[in-house]
Amino acid sequence: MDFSSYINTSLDLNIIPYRPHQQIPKKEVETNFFSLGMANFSVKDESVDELEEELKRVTAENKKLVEMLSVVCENYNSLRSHLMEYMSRNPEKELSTSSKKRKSESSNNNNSNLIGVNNGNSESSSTDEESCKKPREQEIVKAKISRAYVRTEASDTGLIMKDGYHWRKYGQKVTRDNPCPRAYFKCSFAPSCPVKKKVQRSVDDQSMLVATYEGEHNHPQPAPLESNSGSTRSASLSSIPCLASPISSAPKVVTLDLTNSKTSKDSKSNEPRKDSPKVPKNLVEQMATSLTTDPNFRAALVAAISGRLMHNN
DNA sequence: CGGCTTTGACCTGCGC
DNA sequence: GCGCAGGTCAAAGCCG
Repeated sequence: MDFSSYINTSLDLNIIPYRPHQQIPKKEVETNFFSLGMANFSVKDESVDELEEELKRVTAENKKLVEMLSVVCENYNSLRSHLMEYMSRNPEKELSTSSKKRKSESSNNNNSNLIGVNNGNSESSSTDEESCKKPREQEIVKAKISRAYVRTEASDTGLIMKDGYHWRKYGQKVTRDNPCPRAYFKCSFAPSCPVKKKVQRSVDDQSMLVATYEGEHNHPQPAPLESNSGSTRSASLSSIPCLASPISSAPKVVTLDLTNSKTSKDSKSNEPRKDSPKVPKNLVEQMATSLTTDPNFRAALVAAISGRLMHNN
């Protein structure tokens, strides 16, 4: 709906603890600087002044960005409250619009950016999509559909995303509402496994892969190492989804961004994130609680970290 | 050679 | 009933 309200919950699995540069004592910076084998290098006062000026400029810029972010968050909250109010007043309209399968699907794509982490149960993709089907079937499938979002590198044009299972691609189609083709996968780990997966790039963010899972796996998840071979052989380790497991009866969707792992080692690359925590505190706490209490998230996090370690070795 | 991907054809459901 | 769009099938080609 409104993409400005999309909150990126991408995680940077940086081992180095985060520390805002504003809080770093100048002495410590200098100490670290000279400890890098540059003790014999005399820094001119001019360069120090330049650096201080640059620091001030960046700090001011960060301050502006933080203010903008807070404004965006306020707008998001007000829009959301308006939407809730509207939906509570006009429940009939909501039902009538979602009764059409194709329309609801396209609206799902648009709404997909909003899911966030705060409340997985509010994710309405499954309810909208299934509302056109028979009631009995609807109840069954409701709990079986979930979505996962994976940010990939811009250069990565493939539609393969790893989630620990083996998938066999059986079709690809260009849909009307999205110029990017949609790929259809079946779980190939077990012949009798009925799970299907649709993967398509987001209309708004081409680097974002949207996977829709249908059904439940009737077999345990293969070991992470196994998933590197077989049908996912062309997949890169840069795209490891943190998904709402299809097994989960209450779909929760989380985006885990591991694409910038190369730069995450570089402390400079982390600087832009330092000002992000201006998001309302309760929202942050809500996100953190939701993430830490979600077993699917923890499992995916473990898989992602182990996969990263394997990749580095 | 087996398994996977690709891709055009076909099937199915929905709206008009 | 017809047209459109999404979903699936299956033959051909590719790759390890």
